[in-house]
Amino acid sequence: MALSQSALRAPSLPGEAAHGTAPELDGLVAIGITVQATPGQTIVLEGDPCSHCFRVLTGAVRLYKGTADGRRQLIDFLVAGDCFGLLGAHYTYGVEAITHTTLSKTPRASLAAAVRERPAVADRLIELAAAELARAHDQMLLLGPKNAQEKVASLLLDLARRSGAQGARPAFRMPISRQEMADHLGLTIETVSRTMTRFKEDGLIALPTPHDVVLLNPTDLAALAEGAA
Amino acid sequence: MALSQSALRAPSLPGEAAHGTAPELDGLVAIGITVQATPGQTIVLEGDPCSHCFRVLTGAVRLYKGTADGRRQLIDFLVAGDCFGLLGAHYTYGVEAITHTTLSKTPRASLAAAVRERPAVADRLIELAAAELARAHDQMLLLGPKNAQEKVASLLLDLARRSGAQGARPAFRMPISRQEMADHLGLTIETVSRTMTRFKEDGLIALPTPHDVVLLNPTDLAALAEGAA
DNA sequence: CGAGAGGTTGAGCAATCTCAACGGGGGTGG
DNA sequence: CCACCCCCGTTGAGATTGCTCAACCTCTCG
Repeated sequence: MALSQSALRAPSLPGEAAHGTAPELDGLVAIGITVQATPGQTIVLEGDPCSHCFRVLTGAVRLYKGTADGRRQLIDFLVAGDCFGLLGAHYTYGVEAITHTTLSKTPRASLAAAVRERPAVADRLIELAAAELARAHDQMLLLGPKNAQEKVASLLLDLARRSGAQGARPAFRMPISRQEMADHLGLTIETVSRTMTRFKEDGLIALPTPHDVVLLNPTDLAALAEGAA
Repeated sequence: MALSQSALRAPSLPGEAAHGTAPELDGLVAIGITVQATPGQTIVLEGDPCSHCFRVLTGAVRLYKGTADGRRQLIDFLVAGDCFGLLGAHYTYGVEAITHTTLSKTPRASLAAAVRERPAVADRLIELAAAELARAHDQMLLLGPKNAQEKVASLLLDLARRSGAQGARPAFRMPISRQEMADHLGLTIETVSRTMTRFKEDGLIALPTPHDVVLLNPTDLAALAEGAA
């Protein structure tokens, strides 16, 4: 079957739409080999033939696409349990490790065999691809009509949610650099930094260190993310 | 199976990645009823329960998501042969007719039955969902790091390609208004208009009427779309 | 012929980017 | 152990892009 590339988010992330578990995909990890990647290391290049599919076991990776003049757009972040390279003849985006990362690497031929033998695997692929698509559409809504404050507020709330932080003042460790935030939001690093400072001055967040964030007022931040002046 | 919503592009569009034909989905048209929509008419609302899937038979529709403050982002345009509402418990975006449109409307239960009975249908769904995902990622690249000229140039080239216009100076009829161009690109209508005028002055395009476009220099336009100064 | 919608153009302004300098923390080498 | 260096983040000033508000034009439709 002619699958196109797709990176699939694991069902276990807090705050994501309920997916159920994915036992159908777990077997693939056993088939594959385990590989390591150091921070910043390229795992696959945009446009390379898609010979293997991957599942993130520990750590985090980023998906990105580049423009001709060197700028780039981060498509998504994947954490433990997420997959990429499941579909498509070529990788439609590059993948780099953010932290030290372990991945399971499985030949695409093995995945294709699993799809043929077990219809439940195909069901999971459709389901996860659709969830990925919904994420992509949300990201478009973020990139298109939103201004810098709305973008940064949205990202902080998303990261807090995905980190599992709870309570009236959720605190979490920022997994990505300012540069990565900027690439993800379609902004420059300076604008991200200024916006973070502004939020701090306005009492919306606290920054014990540049990578430790506390949402002091998630309600107002959410209103800001939605475009409330 | 718990499918998520997805709008699927038809395989017959010129310039798209080769998909092969989709006989597996054709049967669904026979099952469903044919409905009409007038320009501007809402076909489904964002968030409504996804009770039916649709296939565009003639005309064109737009997919959009709205923000809390009334702005909106156009996700995609669908033309004859494209499907939406195939996946998901709810529509994750609204759909409106652009032109007078004919659609085939099929209960989701019928689609689910077809998936169970014919694995080839599931293959098609995965394949088309993945193609849709690739389009979404391209759109992110368009919205994030690109400036107004790059955005408009990219859109003109995409529309020309999808309209099937050929030759050294492809000509086509713009299927959407300036407002829709703006919503799609994350710009204002004035900026779109000015950029079109600038392209005309620079000899890159001709505009016999505001809705008839001739690409006088597709090569330079493509270079502009990719970020060449 | 009048009205309205869609498109174009202009002027001023605000947001963001660019270019540049500065500061702090962590790692390395003396 | 300490000094140095480098990377990352922050801050500042000025340039630029795209937005806002407003007027005008053109085509279509009644």
